[in-house]
Amino acid sequence: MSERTVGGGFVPDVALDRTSPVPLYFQVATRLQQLIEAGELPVGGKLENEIDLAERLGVSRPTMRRAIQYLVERGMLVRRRGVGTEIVHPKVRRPVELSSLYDDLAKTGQQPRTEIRSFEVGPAPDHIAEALGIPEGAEITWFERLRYAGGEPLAIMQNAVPVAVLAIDRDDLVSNGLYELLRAAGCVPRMANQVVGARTASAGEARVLGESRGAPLLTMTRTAWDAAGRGVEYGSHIYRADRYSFELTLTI
Amino acid sequence: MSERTVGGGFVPDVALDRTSPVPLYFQVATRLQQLIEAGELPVGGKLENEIDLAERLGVSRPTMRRAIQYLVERGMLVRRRGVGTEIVHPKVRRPVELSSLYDDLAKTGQQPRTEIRSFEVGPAPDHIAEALGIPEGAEITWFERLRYAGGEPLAIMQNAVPVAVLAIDRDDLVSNGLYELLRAAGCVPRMANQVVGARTASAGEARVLGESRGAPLLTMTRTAWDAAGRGVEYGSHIYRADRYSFELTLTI
DNA sequence: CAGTGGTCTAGACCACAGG
DNA sequence: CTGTGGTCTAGACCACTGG
Repeated sequence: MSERTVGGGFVPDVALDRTSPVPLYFQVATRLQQLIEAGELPVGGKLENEIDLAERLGVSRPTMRRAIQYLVERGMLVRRRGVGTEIVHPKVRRPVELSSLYDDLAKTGQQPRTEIRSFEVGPAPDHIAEALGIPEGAEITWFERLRYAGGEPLAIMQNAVPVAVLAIDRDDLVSNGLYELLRAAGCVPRMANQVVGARTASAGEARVLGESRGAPLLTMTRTAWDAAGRGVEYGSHIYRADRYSFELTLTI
Repeated sequence: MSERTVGGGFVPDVALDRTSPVPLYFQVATRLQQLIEAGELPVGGKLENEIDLAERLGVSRPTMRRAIQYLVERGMLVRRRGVGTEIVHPKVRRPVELSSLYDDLAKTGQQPRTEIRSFEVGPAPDHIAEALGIPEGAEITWFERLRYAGGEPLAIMQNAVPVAVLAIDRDDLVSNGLYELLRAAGCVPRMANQVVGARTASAGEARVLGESRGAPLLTMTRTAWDAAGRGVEYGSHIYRADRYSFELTLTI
């Protein structure tokens, strides 16, 4: 039944570079993804079976399977035993990522500006030490920032970072997001627990944020760990609800 | 260097059942997970290298790798090339899941109660059809529910479910969560996009929720798709912020 | 340098769906 | 029954880390 390659998704020959440091399975997956996004592989159609595909692309079946599996995990393909591999609507494919407000704003073209309202190094309060899983009284850097976007105040952000993880420089915080600093120090957050809630602004908060008392605020408390399970950041943030919301895409 | 099995994590012999329909890699992964959670494999210690482990457990290296990889994805192991496999603090291991308010409440022992405030079947409004990726005017079931917990109103929930996905029975909604109904119909949400924000209650909302006007509300808009990329649910919810917050654990 | 994980191959058998 | 994806094996070579 070779006519399945006519009606279904026919994968054109893919140029693979075996001298490249990029793994073969990833080259294949990337190419398939491009073909799907470009519409050359019809959404709703079926992919060729993995055996034929592997042979035609000149890779082994396990390598082909790995490439396909990669796209399954990203929600672009659905596999059913005995049936085949279906190409699925590439809806929202943005992976779940830890939101960095600074990065988000920079990406959308809004000029972020940061004002440091306090900055100190000292022993961690109990609830923060517990959240981060560090000894009570371990040294942390604690700071409060006011974040502007488009000239308007947007958020008040309080954060703690263990000194053992990264000794933060106050000036760096002005021109960089916290996550950017962590990444630059080779410390990549890999897991996080976030609690998102809402409340109304106190008089003091309202004044700082340029709102009126009783204005709605989004609150977010987050603890983040790196790949080794080390607590790297604790944050307690409040956002003007009229100017900010959290968007997240979940894949189960 | 066989003393590494002494100081590090020594994996005792694992009984594998090759006649079981449960895949070998999964049997191995499950056993390793039990050993870590029971403390028999020391957190912070290193696992044996995968070659020795595979040999001693009597499985091939690819199978052993797959078992290890499974636990890496769950955040229990960390691998570094040239270094080894580290056993990591099993912090929060709850996978990211779509929050079902009904399930959440039932789990925490708060008695959920549901009041249907409206229920109708008709053509989908444009913005909902677009969100779900269904044709404009396709039939949906649209309903608004008031959710109580502990006798107090907690949330107003508006939802839409395409009739093509599931013909919802009004009475079922009273005693079951929406996600429970979807699951029971063999329609499992696999991906979702959520936007979480905040605002203050209008007079009407406040009255329904037993709050005063201007009280802070958490808002959540969600679109969910099943494994095949079919839009299965659209929801627009508001929660009393003094009684509810979203908690989520992210793994990158 | 030796030891580790990362990738890749070429086969094999099985479980399941559908005609 | 045929075709599909799911699992498993036994090897090979490479890239990286650390002493």
